[in-house]
This record gives sequence, structure tokens and C-alpha cells, in this order.
Amino acid sequence: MSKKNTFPICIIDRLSVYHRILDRVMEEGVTHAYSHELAALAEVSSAQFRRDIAAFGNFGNISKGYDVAELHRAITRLFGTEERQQVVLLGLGNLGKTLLSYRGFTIRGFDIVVVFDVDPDKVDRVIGGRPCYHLDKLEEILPKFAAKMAILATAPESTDEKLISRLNNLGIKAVLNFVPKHLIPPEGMFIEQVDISAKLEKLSFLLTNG
Amino acid sequence: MSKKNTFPICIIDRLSVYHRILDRVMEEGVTHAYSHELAALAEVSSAQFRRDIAAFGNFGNISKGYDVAELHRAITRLFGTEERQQVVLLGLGNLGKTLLSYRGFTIRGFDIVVVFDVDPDKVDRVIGGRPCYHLDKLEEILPKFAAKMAILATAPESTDEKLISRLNNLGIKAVLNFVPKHLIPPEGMFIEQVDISAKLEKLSFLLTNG
DNA sequence: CAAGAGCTGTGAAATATTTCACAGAAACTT
DNA sequence: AAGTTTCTGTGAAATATTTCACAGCTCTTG
Repeated sequence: MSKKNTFPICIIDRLSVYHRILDRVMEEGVTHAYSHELAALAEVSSAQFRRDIAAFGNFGNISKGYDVAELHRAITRLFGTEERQQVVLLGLGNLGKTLLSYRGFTIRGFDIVVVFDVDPDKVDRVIGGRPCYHLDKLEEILPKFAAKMAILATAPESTDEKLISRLNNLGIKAVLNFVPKHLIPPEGMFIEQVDISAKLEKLSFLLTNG
Repeated sequence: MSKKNTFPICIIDRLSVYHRILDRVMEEGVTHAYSHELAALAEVSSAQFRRDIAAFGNFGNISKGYDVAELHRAITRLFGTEERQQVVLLGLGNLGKTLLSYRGFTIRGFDIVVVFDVDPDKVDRVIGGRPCYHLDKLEEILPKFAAKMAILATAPESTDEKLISRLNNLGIKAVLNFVPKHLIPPEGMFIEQVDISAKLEKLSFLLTNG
């Protein structure tokens, strides 16, 4: 039995990769796989794969390797996506609309249940199957939903720590931020930054200097 | 003068954050800032900020702090985005279209110059100001452009290492992959994964277990 | 112009993460 | 049923990254 009180946060990123790989392997009808096989698909060492998994319990069978379906379920449980997670979306521009119809969220257990924007043409309507309200009504409407996470796809100019603070006050403790602006979360809140251009910059750096 | 032959790759991610912060600080008319000020905005320690920057040269003025504009330029140079970088986009679904009109790319120095898809309604037309061709013509058309990087927003079913290999043969050595599928790059190629659901999974994990 | 304050860049220490390598366990094989 | 193989989980070692803490410099002030 493995009991550590602390583990590197980057394990979580790798868990998502493992999860996708288990998906794929299951589709192929495989029921058991060894650490070195799964690790190769995830581009990590087999030792790292075993240690990552072992941080959350003993899942490996000593001669059959890992039960693929069981490990998949275990990771799902860790993610808390055994039951569907409700999410609020802020911002219905190009990106917001795309996210609203993004099938990946649905597949992974996340449902955008309500949307907020500031555009008069968009508010007080149902868009993409979800009700859309004016951002001014956030405090009034959001408590009616069970969303614990928010996705931020608002205009950069109007996105700041004030908005974060409003969300925090409404009990939102996790934010996925697509706005290319580094926002500092209040105590107890997590903000995950998705900066698409930053990824291109990294690639460009690697091409230029690597 | 600082000359290291090796440095942690995660510095590059932080450089992007610093870059955004310098943008903001410059907009406010600030010309110089101390490491502890910039570090606070980026949520890193001042020592880390100084060490990250020092890995690429001596930019700090010992009593005025860092020349904001100079440091900004220096990072731009490291990214290789002093001159505009041409990029090819593969896939014109919802996400592809959004990326095509994403202003963040333009602002950061990246131009999507040509697009490929498989939809007969989309190919051999100009869409969003860029010519769109059938993916079958990749080998014929792509060499006419100077793109060194590709953005992958194709359907998961039709995205695999075979496509990666075609890109590699055409001289594309850096790929930004929006398809939620872990692709293994051939020697000498970089693939940067953008898995949006993975970020939500991480947040969900933190809420559930943190 | 000497003393004081406060900065950067960086050795050295501390901490975090990854890899090595093997004990112990299961499943074959003869 | 003993030997062989090959696996997982994990101490211990190796490596990577971050933080500490300060020398040396610049500016300010009296």
C-alpha cells in the first residue's frame, strides 16, 4: 500500500495522458498491459509510469501487468469525473462558442450548463442548448446551478482579478482561463492557464534555439 | 555573462508569462521594474525570476532593476518572433475556424498562411482570408509556403502518426496538437500537446482531492 | 565622500523529481 | 517441484530545479 502525503503536481498532467492511452488500448480490446507498454505510448519511462500509478494505490498485477479497465476507472475516480461535472462558461465570442460545442468536454465528463456574456444580442436566450445571461446577473443566476468550475473566455480588456473575485465569492474554486493574461487567484482557488500562443512561442523557441 | 549549455525546458513556459507581464507593465508606462515586482505578477519567487532571465544573459541593471522594453525585446528574440512566423493549419472544423481568426496568434507574431481540410465544401476556396486546400494536396501545396510549424485541429479518427510523418517529410519540425490524442514525434520533431479537457481534469482533481 | 540602502547575479544548500536496480511474487517450463 | 523468466512496487542513488543568502555594485543622502 502506498501512502504519500505529498506528490508532484505534474503527475496529474501525466494521469490525463495515461487516461487517453487507456481509452485507446481498451478500444483495441486489450484487457491487460505492462507498465513498459503503456509507458512507451505515453513517452515516459516504465519506472515513472509505475511510480506515478503507485502514488495512488496498488493497481498492477505482478505478472499480468495492469488491468486496463480497472486502471482507467481508478483515474476517472481520481479526476472526480465518475459523475458528470457542471461547468459555467464566461464569454461567448468565437472561442466561447467553440468551447460550448466542444465534444471533448462531454466525452470527459464535463457539462457546460450555463453561459454568461455582455452582448445584448446573446443574453436572455438559449444558445447551443444552454441558457445565456448577462454577466451583471452572475450573482443572481449562478447559484441556481451546481457548477464548481468556470471557463473564462471573455475579452482580455474586461478580464481581471475583480471578475475572479466575484467567481470566488460565488463558490467557484477552479477556473480554466483562456484569456492570455496571468491572473492571480485568491487563497484556496485554482486557476489553470491555457495560453495557446505560449505553446507556439515554445515551439518557435525550440526551432530557433534547439 | 551567463553561459549554460543546458537549462530546464519549463523556463520557456515561464518566459511566455514574463512576456505577457512585460506587455502589461509597458502599457502602464513603466520603463524599469525590479525582479521582485515582476516576479510577484508572475507568481514566482524573485530568485527564480532572476535566475530564469540570467540564463539568457545579463539584463538587469543593478540599481534600476530591469529595463522593461529591453527585456521584452530580448524574450521576443529568444522566441524568434521578431520576424513573423508562418504557420499551416490542418483542420477547419469548429476549433480550426476559431484558431484561424484567433487574434492572439497575430498579436504574438504568428500568421496562419494556408489551411488544409478534407471537406469538399471547404477546399479550393479562400476562407478567413487564407487559401484552403484538400489534405491530399499537402505535398503539392505546402512547399510553396515558408511555414515551419503546423497546428493540428483535425478529426481525432483521422489524426495519427502517419499524418505527423507526412508533415515531418515536408520539413515541419514543430506541431501544436489540439487533437486529444498523444502523438509520438519522430526524431528531431517537437509536438506540443494542448489538451483542454486535461486541464479541466486537473482542476477537478484538485477540487476533489486538494 | 563616507555610510546606508537596496539591487542583481550566482555559488552553495535545500528540495523535488526521476531513474536505477532489485526483492519478492506469479506464472510458466521442464 | 525446482528452476527460469519477467513482472510490480519501491528503497536508494542520481539528477534536476528551486531557494537561500551574500558579494559586489550603484545610487542616494547627509
